[in-house]
Amino acid sequence: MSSSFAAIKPAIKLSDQVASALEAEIREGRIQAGDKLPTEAALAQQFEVSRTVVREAISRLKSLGLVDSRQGSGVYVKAPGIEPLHFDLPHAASREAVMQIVEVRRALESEVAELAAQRRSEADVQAIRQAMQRISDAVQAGRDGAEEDVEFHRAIARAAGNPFLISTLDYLARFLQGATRVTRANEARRSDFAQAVTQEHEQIVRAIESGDARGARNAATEHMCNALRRIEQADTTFWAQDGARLAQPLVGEAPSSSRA
Amino acid sequence: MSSSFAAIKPAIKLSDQVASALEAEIREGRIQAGDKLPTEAALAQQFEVSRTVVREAISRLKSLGLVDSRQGSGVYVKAPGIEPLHFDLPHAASREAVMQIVEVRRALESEVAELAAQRRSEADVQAIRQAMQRISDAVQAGRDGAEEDVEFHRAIARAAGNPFLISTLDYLARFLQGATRVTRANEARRSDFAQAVTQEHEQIVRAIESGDARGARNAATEHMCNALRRIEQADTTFWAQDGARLAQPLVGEAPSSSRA
DNA sequence: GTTTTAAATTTGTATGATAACCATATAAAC
DNA sequence: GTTTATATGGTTATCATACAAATTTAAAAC
Repeated sequence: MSSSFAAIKPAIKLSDQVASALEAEIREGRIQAGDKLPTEAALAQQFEVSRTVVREAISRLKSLGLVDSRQGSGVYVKAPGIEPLHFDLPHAASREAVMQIVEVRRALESEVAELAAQRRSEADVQAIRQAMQRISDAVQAGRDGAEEDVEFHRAIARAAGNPFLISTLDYLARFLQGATRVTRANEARRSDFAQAVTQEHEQIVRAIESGDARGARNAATEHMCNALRRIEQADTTFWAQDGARLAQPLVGEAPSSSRA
Repeated sequence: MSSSFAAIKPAIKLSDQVASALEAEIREGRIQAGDKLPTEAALAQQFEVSRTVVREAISRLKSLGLVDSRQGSGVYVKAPGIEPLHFDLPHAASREAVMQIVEVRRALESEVAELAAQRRSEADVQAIRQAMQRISDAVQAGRDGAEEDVEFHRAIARAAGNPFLISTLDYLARFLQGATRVTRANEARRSDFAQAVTQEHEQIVRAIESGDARGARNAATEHMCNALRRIEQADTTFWAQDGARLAQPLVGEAPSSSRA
């Protein structure tokens, strides 16, 4: 491993090139929604490739939801849907990014707590209490209770009665999975930390139970602010410098067997 | 269109079936990450289809990010990445759903305002002021200023210095595009409404300028609560009953030419 | 003008062949 | 013994052709 050469070109596949070209045509609006793009035969001739690669390219566009093919008729470009939200992993795994994502979560958890206090049913409260119990059960059993923690917050989110809050928080949780595991591991070694977390949870739940919307919001906000602080103070060996990756075993890419 | 028959079988294509089968194998964990799945020839024999459809199916899985093929070696399943967040349109366009999405937005805009007040630079403030000016310019010009309104809020989000807040809010904005257009159209007819909105904006900006984090949060929260109220009171003819679709021309699917 | 029928067009599937690439084993060179 | 060259079989990528199935278009029949 003397002078570390850059990996050689993966020899961009023809189907990818064709797919990219067509995708550009669509995204730049040169082929409008509803339009029929040229027949596979015509495309094959234009791009000077076989119909096979044209078909693979179109198959790609279909998966991307850009076009729709109808046998016997042609391939038509669909109206652009709303593209899903995704934080790109390379950036999302740095320490700074995790803190920023927690900021997003803080906003949502605060809202959730407030709404939960306003809308909770008896069953909701029961489920939240149960989830809290499961956390301490897990801790008693010697585990870190990370999954149970997630489930606890999810129970509160359900009580808020807003499915979009739930799914957005679920999405964020994926990125924070590694961080929560670290902080909870810390708490496992410091009983005073664990106790503080339990107390914060208790405060949130009590406010929700009593219908104290403002109190629930404040408790949740403080809980998340403390979480931010706990992440900051977490085992620094876990965090490398800025560009470091987090939770490799969880979100890493496939093992690139051969390529050095 | 007498008794509205159910649409006839779309004649599920073979490649789709094979793709679904393989996708299930992967998602259910029967083929683990890093494993190599059988060769195209073997799969073709197992499924009793041609290699063509197997290749199309695999092409699908590649687009979905589930597998990766290496020429000369085989097709390997990738470690599952974090699946992107997407609100499903059918539900997300009802009146109730829009209100719920505004709740999500309310939480984020409040956070954004608070952070912006803490972190804004001189350039940020200038950009926000400029965006605000553009709104009134648009109104003066007789337009509804919906795009400018979005840009205004985006300028504030930039000042908060959290890219994840920005992208999440951008995502939400797509779903609220229709609603904002309606409310702003209302404001165009009622100058007192428009004035109220302008005043709310002014209040947010002033708090951000003076670094009043709490004031900025409160102003933003109130702005969003008022927005909720304005949507509720918006032209009811625009909203049909629960399952009604919103903003059809903006997010509708492709014109399904033939199918009745 | 409307319906029926036929033909042409286009995507979906099948099949076989070739090229490019990979993994591994074996032999040769040093 | 280590490295390099070569051989071999397996796998994906691409090509070419053919046929089936669905749609569209046009002609024909009434």
